[in-house]
Amino acid sequence: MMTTSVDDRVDSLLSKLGSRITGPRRRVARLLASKQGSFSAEALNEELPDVGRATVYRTLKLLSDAGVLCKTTLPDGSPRYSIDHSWHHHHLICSSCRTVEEFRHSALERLLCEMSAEIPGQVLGHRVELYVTCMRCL
Amino acid sequence: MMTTSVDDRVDSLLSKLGSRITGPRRRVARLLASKQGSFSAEALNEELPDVGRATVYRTLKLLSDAGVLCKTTLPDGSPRYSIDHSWHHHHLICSSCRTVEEFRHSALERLLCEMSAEIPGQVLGHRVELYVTCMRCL
DNA sequence: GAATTTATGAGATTCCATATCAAGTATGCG
DNA sequence: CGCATACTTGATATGGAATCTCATAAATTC
Repeated sequence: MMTTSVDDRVDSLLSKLGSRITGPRRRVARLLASKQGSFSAEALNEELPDVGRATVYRTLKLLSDAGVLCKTTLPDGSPRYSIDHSWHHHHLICSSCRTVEEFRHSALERLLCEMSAEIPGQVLGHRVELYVTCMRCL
Repeated sequence: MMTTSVDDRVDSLLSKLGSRITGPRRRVARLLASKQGSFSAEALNEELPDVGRATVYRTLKLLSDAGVLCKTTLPDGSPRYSIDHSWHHHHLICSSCRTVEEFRHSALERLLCEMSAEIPGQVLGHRVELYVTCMRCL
């Protein structure tokens, strides 16, 4: 079967998390694995009519907490998920189609790190978003 | 009366916007004028029991659109408002008490501006958030 | 394979925000 | 001023997203 390797990875991940390996979770994970960009929880839910909404949301949270997914919030507050590529990154958000893409920029990181010293209080992390009109929308 | 100057400013602002000067709007604006940091719409609504929820939200939107208020979204998606000081700024968000404060950093702006050239698509704007534990929470 | 623990999902519920619409009121004009 | 008109208000209904409930189902353990 073509999805064996995905299932295997999901299984070992779930085991590591101390969570049970279940059909619904596999179905969610399989769909996630096929995703390229960002997506909303509700969109995912609609693509999985045979999995309950609660389970979809629970699995999303499970995987976000596990660091497999990256949860972002659009300027209007609506959440988006994407596969977390684990290296630190920021987001390009298209104001037109609301697609989220990643970017990295070492000079930016360096500066933000330097800035931490000047900020009152203890800096825990940061987030940078660039609002763009993406190539496709142009 | 002590609030006369605030009322005057509110009146001229509303006139400029082509909106009517009404009691409820003044009450919202007066409360806003007394605010220091950031606040949620619902908190504001609770502080104004004699103004309808709809009106509070409508006025908040009116003033945000007018640029008097600045609407931000916390990482978890909940919206916060604060007086817009009109110069470009970013936010320090305390992960503990969820208070939002402003900061400015010219070197950061310069770098972000330079970065725009390297980004695919057309850059419209940006947002930077630093997550901190604020002095008060430390 | 029986016991135990965890997961599921339909439906109810919560929360925040907006829409509805009749009643109220600011503003313009005569 | 006082009326007509258009805008505003707010109690309530509605909307949409996400979570909670809890009886049932499934996965692990032994």
